[in-house]
Amino acid sequence: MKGTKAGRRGLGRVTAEEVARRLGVSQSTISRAFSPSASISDEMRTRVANAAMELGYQPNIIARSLITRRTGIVAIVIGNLVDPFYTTLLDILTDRLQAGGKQTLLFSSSRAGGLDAIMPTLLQYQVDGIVITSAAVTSDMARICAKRETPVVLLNRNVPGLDISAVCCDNVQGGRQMARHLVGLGHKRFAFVVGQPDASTSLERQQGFVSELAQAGISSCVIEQAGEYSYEAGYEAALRLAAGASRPEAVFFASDIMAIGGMDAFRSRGLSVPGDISVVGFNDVPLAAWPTYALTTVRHPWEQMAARVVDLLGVDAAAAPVRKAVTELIPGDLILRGSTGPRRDQ
Amino acid sequence: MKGTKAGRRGLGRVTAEEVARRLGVSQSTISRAFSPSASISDEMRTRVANAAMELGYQPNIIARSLITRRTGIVAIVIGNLVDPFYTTLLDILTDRLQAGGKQTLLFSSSRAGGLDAIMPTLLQYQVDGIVITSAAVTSDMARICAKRETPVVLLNRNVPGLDISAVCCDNVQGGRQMARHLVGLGHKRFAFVVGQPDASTSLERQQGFVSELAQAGISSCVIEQAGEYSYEAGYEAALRLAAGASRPEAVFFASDIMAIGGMDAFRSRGLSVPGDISVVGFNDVPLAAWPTYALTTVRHPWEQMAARVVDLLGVDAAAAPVRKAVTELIPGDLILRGSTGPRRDQ
DNA sequence: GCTCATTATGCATGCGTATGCAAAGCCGGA
DNA sequence: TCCGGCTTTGCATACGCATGCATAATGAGC
Repeated sequence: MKGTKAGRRGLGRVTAEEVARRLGVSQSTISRAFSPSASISDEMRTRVANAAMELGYQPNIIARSLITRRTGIVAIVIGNLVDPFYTTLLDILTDRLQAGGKQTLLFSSSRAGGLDAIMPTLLQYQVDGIVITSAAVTSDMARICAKRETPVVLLNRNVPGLDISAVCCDNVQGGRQMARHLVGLGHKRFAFVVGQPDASTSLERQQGFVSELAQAGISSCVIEQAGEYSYEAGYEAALRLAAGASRPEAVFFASDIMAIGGMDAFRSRGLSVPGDISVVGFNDVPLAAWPTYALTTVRHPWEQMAARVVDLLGVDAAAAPVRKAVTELIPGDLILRGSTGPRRDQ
Repeated sequence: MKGTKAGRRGLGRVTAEEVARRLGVSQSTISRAFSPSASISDEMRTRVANAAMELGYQPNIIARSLITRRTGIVAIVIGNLVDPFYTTLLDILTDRLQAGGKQTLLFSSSRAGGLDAIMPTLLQYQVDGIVITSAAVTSDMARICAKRETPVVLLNRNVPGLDISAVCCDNVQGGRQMARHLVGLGHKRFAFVVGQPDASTSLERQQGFVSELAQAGISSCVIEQAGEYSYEAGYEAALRLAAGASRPEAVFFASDIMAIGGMDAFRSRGLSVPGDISVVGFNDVPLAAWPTYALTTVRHPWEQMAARVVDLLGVDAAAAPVRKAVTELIPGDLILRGSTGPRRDQ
């Protein structure tokens, strides 16, 4: 009689069935005791709660989700866990989801072959929603997700062609703000350092920056390719700029981490920031506020963006998930610190 | 006839049943086609694969795990996502798990009431294993997990009283190495900056450091409390040390991020590092290698530690999960950079 | 051509829970 | 006292898949 129906077979998992037997009631009652909206008397609810406590019973969410079709899991696909921009985003987003009773299934897309390799496994887990902070989304993916009615939200990415919601900082406006600030300081020679050349974020910031410069009568701006959003790439790009024939007076790096690498590079060449050269970035990661860097930057409205993402996912069970794709553009704030200064007369 | 058995009811999920009907075979066959070890002909396997592709079928892991009792999910409880130490750990661990076909369910313990609040939800998800990088583990938790046979591994924490496996850098040895290095440089006046006062990591590093100093004939070492592992806390602690009556010549911060805050603080007071004061940390986070800091530190054997954690979890389905609690102590490497230098004659 | 071993497939059931429906109990109003 | 409504509970079933067992099909050996 090894493990007939009763005998606590496989592992030490306690089931609703066992609690029910202990109390002489049906399994349904146990289930209802754990469902806030179910019809059950208060007395029974507490009796079940006590018995569950004694036996160490906890509802099995996996089994539950088979019926309810909701796992309570949201997948977050993140570019990399080295850039503080992404980790800050992850931190805030996870916190918000956790507060809403959702859990975070984490996928790193930098390793392991990008989104194409990840997407299938991710869907196998029947996640309630997907947040993508990076990597290339194809129309195929969009279609598959739409068919399954799994909400997808792009965070900090904007792919206009696709029918996918996106939450994004207003990069163009941020670029403009930067241009106005630097022009106001009297600078004449500018450079923009591109992150990933195909990233919409980098392109938009550049576009805003360059067009606002033009509006101020400055028609030329050196465009330097860094290749990726990293400290090292920013460092190298800055070295090239410093060694160039006509060194710029103000450099706008497409992201904070690159800007910080750039500052270190300029300083390593004996240049003073902001004395000899003004440096600005984008994101306002925690690092940017450190006194060594005191980086002037555009602050990502982190909390607001995370809140919108959660909204668009339809995380609050009641609300119907948003059907139509929506693109939210949230303006960032210009944060003035010590890395920018007035043009030095030469 | 709204959604009788056949009619693609609820959502666009394709089930094995539908694939089976399409091919005129049984649902079992579909199931077997997706199980590498099952008995099924090669021809059928490819036929099923093709049909699945056409219909967009993917096995539902949630349903599968109800039977197999394995979700393929590992929970990672992490202290905070701001300290680069934790994010680096998370990065490497997630990568390793992903490579082994496991997914990462992320929990941040700094918010939302610590481990006690997290543990129940975490177990409800029937995770295959738990990695805890922080927070206080109680014996209650250990007992519950043991009963469910859910493997738990502490990473970078050591709680000797409990029957839980742990993977940890050899902090005592690391502290000793640091002491030898700094004594070798001729320094006489030392300080140690404590992170979280109750963290075993901080205590052990301190112990190794102080005892080795003693062995070298140096019986006194200023112990400064920072309160937490953060840039700001390190910064403040350094300011206090700089303002003290007898300023130390060499300061060992319990973690890199604190050491970096400390360097910035010393420099803000006009002190040169390492000219006036040598600074060392622990962990070797990416930041530590930046030229601005060039921090001498003890390198955490990240990859090796992650590998051991995965081993101890018994992630490779075949191997029986390790029963007896094991504590792995992995030695770290002393990384010499520019933040330490010989004692300046005074 | 027959038997036996081997492989491939179908059938039935169960994993742990949620939920529609029916039945039972309870209370107040007449 | 009786009846209609409301609340609370049990029963049965379904969620999507894996798997033991039985059965059909195939091939080898004589």
